[in-house]
Amino acid sequence: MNKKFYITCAIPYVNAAPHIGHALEFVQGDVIARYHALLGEDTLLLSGGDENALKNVQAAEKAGVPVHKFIDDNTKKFLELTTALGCRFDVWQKGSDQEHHFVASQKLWQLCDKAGDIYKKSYEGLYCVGCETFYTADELDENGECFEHPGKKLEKVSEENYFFRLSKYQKQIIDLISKDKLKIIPDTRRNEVLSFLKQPLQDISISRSNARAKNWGVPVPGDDSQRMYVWFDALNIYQSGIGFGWDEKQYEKWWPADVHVIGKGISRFHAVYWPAFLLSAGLATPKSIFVHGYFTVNDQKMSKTLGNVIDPFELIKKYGADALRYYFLREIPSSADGDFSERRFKELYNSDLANGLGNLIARVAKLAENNNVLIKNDQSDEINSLWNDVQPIVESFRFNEALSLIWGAVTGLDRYINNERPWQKELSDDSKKLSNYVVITNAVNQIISIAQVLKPFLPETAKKILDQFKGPTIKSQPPLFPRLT
RNA sequence: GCCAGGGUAGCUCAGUGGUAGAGCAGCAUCUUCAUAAGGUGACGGUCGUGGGUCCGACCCCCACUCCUGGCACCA
Repeated sequence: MNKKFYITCAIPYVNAAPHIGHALEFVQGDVIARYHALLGEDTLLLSGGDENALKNVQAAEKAGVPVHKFIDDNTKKFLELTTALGCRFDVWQKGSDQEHHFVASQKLWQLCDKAGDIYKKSYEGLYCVGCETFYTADELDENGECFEHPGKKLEKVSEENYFFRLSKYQKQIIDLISKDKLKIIPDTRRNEVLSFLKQPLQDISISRSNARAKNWGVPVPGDDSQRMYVWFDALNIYQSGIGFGWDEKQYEKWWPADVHVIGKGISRFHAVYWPAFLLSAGLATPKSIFVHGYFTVNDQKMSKTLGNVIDPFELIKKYGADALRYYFLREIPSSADGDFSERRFKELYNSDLANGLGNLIARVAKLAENNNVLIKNDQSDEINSLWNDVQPIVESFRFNEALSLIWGAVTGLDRYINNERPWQKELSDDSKKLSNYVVITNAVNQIISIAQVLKPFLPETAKKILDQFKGPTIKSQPPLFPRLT
């Protein structure tokens, strides 16, 4: 049986349309998945919708649309984005899916309950009626009022909720992370989590009253008056999507996750809460968590109020999916924050895609055509030396370095062609003709190697190149990446 | 406020106790197979500020300053 590799991307809120931050994460997950698939592993890439948050209900009410419809409409946009980006998700698990996700989450709850880790306690907090949300003191303005509803006093409300004994698992989690059994990448995030774990953990509330949850979300088993707190069920999408609670055989095959790909804002939920729930339930913990950064736009934070939220669909329409993928993977350090600017995007597009890769393909194709080069390469996914060099870099998620290495090969091939000058036309000289032929054949083979390695990063482009150089004859074709002006 | 990481050529970044590196942009030059593309070369930095250790620091220590992130029941 093949080795398996299970990757997840974080489950986004579906209370608004996706932005480029989502796109970045989808692409990173997709690269990892495609890479492992190329290694011949059984690969599964999953994401889904965090649909049980109260915010979704509120957003739907604001839009005047039934919650289910609201969520389904937004989900559609997320799915369209994955397709437009050329990302191959195997599963998109909806949080509102009762048949699978509710069943799975109730099972997780029951396992934690059986372990004695769930108990009832009354919770007291400041409740804003306008927002229908609890706030902590530091989330309020100087008058102790919420920013959305100034002038409105918050109510002290107390409510019985279920709590989870997070404190019980502190030592085990520290052990998992410090021994890299749960590997957190990069180190800065790992250190952050470990330093957070130096303080005593408090138990967390994992349910809400029906009234407060507006009867939305996963019902707590055995208590009709409560719904699960979103993070308890949301993280469990990683399990419910692969059969937990409804197809044990499938679940056995895929769990535990090999990598959770997430944004830096939610590392604690994944590195602390999630392993705690799993330990309590007696289930395996994920093997690693890869944490990426956030986007700034022209060096400013992305925000709706600034109006600088970038729509990934527009960029794809304008420049193509692979161009956007290239920007994400090459320009954004894979585990740190990155900036997006259209100026920089065009710069990179022209220098690397149009002048670099695209032009190289065009010149070699034309040389091969002019010299009637015949290719008898079978183009199997053979291992080449470039692939060997790229492999360890991809496995540590340093996509920008991997691409930089591949572009070194592009430049190297340009240099080789310049030095050998295989366009010289002294065709009367047979030995010259032969040497041209050899040089061009070498170049074609090198291009095929480059295209093979590009498969996980720029799948559409890799395919186009491999098709063009499939042989036996090679024809010149329109540019892969027309130069931008 | 506390903790962590960072401030190196116009831009994105790499770097080591011993006279500063790459890519991109700009400039010059060679070449024409190619998307006015490709090759080569030069130009370009008092390596955040001020001290200290050392024969010698961008790399070690101290102070300051600016940026980013984390500091839980917020998703």
